[in-house]
Amino acid sequence: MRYSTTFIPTLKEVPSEAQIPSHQLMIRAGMARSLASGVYSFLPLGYAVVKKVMQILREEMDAIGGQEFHLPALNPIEIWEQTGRVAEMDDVLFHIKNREGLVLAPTHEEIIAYHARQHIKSYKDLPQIWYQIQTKFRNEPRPRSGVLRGRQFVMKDSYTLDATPEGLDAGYEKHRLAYERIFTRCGLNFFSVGASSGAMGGSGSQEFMVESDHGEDTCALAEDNSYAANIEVATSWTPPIERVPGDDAIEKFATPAAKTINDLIEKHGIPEERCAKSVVYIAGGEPLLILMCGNDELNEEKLARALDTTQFRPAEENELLANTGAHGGSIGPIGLKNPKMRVIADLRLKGVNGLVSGANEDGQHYRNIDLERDATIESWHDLRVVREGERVGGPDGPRLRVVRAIEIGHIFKLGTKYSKALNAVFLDENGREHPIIMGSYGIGVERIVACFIEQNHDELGIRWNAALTPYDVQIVGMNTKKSETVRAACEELEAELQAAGLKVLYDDRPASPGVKFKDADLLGFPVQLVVGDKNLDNGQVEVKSRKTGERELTARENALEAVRKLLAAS
RNA sequence: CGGGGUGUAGCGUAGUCCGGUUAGCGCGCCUGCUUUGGGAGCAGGAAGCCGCAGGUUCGAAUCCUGCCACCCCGACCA
Repeated sequence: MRYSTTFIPTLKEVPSEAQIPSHQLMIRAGMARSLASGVYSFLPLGYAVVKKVMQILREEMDAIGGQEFHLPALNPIEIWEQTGRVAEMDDVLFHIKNREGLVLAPTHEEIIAYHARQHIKSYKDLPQIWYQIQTKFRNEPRPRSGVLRGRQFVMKDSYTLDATPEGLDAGYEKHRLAYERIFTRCGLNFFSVGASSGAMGGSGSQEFMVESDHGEDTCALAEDNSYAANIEVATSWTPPIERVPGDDAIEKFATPAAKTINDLIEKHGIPEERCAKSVVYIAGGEPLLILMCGNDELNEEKLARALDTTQFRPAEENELLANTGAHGGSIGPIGLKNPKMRVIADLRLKGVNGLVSGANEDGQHYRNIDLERDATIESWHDLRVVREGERVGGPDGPRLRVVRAIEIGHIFKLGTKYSKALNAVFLDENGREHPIIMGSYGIGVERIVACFIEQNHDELGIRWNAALTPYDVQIVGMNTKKSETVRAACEELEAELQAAGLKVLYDDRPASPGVKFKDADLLGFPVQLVVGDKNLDNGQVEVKSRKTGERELTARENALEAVRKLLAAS
């Protein structure tokens, strides 16, 4: 391909709307343009990369027995109503306005279950692995970071249909391994974490993550990589809190200026682990007191699992006062104004005495609290958010790092939520009817592209690897306007490299060398082949690795070999 | 949805507080000449409903009202 005939609109300056490197570079390198908030047009160069990712996805999905579908984005709303997801997804689901009864599909569990119901009748029809690479629509409240969170995006989604839980486990494992191969082939530095299934439902799930300050998720990683989990489910080892000797009765004392745990520590000399922090929520319409140790932060995802509902929220100031008798800062488990108030506590506090907590009277706290003796704790749960530096497994375990991350893939053991709702059933060997057991697996295609750029760029531009690069090599012709020698050599090399199966972009523009070099570095194909009169006089051309920045002269007849070598090393 | 910010030529921006030339600059674009190993030089040129609508005023990019769009933080996120 000749550069002079392509549409690769590069930009020298950073567009003001782009804040993160991948977004800036996708715009600057002429890969994509924004059309509306969260909606991007992919230009030829960007789409070439997307197609390479899709090819890898297809190869690996086919390799585990996946069968490719192409399901519609326009869906009848009835099907979505049957699974309850019209209400569940609420505003995220796009509704068609001028044709009643249609929505834009944000994912395809429903449609898969619908077709399974039509034709999967027997255990003999199972298992199945169905997948597609297709555009999804989600009315995200806040699109951000370029293509990382869009309202329209391409997803590889696949679904396993099984007769038994063991079958689901096998299909899930196949996907887990396929995903590792996919991300490895793409050249991503990634890790996988145990995750919360969230509103998708189901029993098990894992996320594939790329560490990035621009990620929307937070993960806890052991320093030796022996443990990795989404912060929503992450646990850590904390030193046990010893019981203090004696059996002193609780005692009220004045704490006029203590509003926070830090106030108790600093103004009253109480050790952090002897403070029981009270957090009040309204769960299912009823007030709930949650006790946390010291400054531990309540993890709402863990709370949701403990309560088996997401229907809760922090109490407001007037609700605090009405139920406890005090304002925030003086609340505790003893002497609550509302005697029916439920109290749960974090596991760290189990069996601990000598605690200080609010007396439900402004400016007053109790000391010498023994939760087992003095309070009624309905249940104990792990409810805390783990912190950077805590250990995993025990006092000698590896320390945790807490990092931001971008989710590039997610695998779920769905179970029968959708098959039950849509009556997708099969008959077993004994003629008995069962709902099909489903798994659901997703990869964000544009996110792979953006994450790759996040991990592979420098101040000059992108640094593609051989797997994802839109072109293998860029021929940079020096003074192609005047020098017929250079032009002829470039054209010969272009033909030679193309004949060898390489994808070549020949920069034949009559521009100055600086412009061509800068564009070549910005586009970032793995190899640059620089052709100029000076070196041609010696029968030589220059090859440059975008990855290392190293250049070397090579005999013109060895150019193909030199390019291949650098490409392989990219 | 809450908070913050920004809308001026394809891109980046000055001017806006304090109303008053023909709305300025850099990049890019077009023409010509020169130049060609790291974003060249000279000369000439095209391109702006100053986000939209209304209002105030002799006069509005600038002041007022409403709306829209985009970005950031938060909420949300299969």
